[in-house]
Amino acid sequence: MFNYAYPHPALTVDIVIYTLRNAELKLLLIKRGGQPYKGKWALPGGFVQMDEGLEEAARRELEEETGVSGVYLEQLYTFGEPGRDPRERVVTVAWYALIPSDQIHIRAASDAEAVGWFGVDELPELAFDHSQIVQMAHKRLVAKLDYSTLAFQFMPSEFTLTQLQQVYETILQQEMDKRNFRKWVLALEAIEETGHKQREGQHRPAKLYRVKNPGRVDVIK
Amino acid sequence: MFNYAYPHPALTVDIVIYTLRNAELKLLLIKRGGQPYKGKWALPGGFVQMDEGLEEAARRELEEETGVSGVYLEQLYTFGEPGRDPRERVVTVAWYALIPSDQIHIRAASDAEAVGWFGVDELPELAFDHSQIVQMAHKRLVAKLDYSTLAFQFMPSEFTLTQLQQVYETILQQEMDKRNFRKWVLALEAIEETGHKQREGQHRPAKLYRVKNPGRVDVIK
DNA sequence: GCAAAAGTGTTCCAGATACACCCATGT
DNA sequence: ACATGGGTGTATCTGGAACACTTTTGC
Repeated sequence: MFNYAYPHPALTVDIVIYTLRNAELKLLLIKRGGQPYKGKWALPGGFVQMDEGLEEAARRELEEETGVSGVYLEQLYTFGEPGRDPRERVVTVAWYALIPSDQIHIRAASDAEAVGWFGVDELPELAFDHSQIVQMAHKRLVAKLDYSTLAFQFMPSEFTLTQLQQVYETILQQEMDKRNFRKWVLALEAIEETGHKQREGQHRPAKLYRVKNPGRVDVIK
Repeated sequence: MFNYAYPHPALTVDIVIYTLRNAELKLLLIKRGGQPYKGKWALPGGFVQMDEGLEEAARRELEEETGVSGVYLEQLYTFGEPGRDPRERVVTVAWYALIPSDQIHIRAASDAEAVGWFGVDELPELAFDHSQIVQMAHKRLVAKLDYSTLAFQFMPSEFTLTQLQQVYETILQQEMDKRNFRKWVLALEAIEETGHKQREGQHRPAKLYRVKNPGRVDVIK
């Protein structure tokens, strides 16, 4: 038992984990095994331990659910309306993470619940206020694509310009002109040729590029 | 006494309260009366009550310290490193607020501690990790001035274009061209003439403007 | 009539947009 | 040789930046 002179809320982290697959933006959900919202899908998350920082807690949960570490993770917003959890007062610090398309080898759920990737336009009904969290994450993601190099966080270590363009087109839901896109993205000077080429299909091989500073997200314009 | 099966952190809100005075960006600090950091300056804030939302808690603290309500308030970031408060684990949801220059009539401190406005370039040493919070708030403020109509939140109900320009110049710390500024700000179509004029000093009176949607902050460009 | 801030237009430059054909490869 | 996606250049438009003089008022 832990005693306090004043009441304390419980504190959790929840994570919107994005990846791109089959030219679709997807996020990871977990089927709840217990009450409340039993059987509903929810964002991965959990309680913050007393000896770990908030980002640390988010990275721990991220790794528990996906096995990945070292990916892009950003604090989104903190939700704490009384009543958002029917059991007790729970405040959650929400984060979002971007996983490169070549790092998806999710361990089939640590907690033995069902885990699944859902296209952002085909989400099931979510537990708690999680659809509000997802909505805010999506808004942030779209906004940041426009004024930062965030999109590069989705790329594998080597990629073609066409693949990069598809990332933008998928998330922003609009087609772009190939020549203008290439001029723009190369002018950023944030990627460079690797010297390798990708040979596939009966057509000209594509030059492969890499991100110059893989960890880094810069503001542009 | 309140008992929990698992340990819970304490939860607070802290607020960076900005205003403009004498063409200087200032924020409100409170001198701590008790330990820890006794005698140091700190951001206004306090514990979140169990029956109030996070924004509600922030607005309550804001009103307790300044007497103002209905001003712009935005969640900034949540800080929760273990050890940021030496007494117990405290997680704080940080906010920032903008107070129009005509609404500053701070009640001389509710909690009987000293309260004061400090220019952002003349801040004293701060308690806890509050200088980190202030730094982040300032970065957000400057960034948002560029891509939103946030600056209008500092304006009184009627103002001249010169006054508005001074707000931008003060916060961004750079001079602007009068003609370009006016063209730009009028093209936003977010302010309109009131029909009144401000007469003062031995020169031509200035047209007065008002914000069309006083509560609203829009993304621009 | 003079001091002081208000108000106003044009030119120039850079970055974004629109747009169509040739290239390298596999079958 | 043909099908497939890779790769490239130019003209135009638009929004931002630079820049100086006239107007209205109080004293």
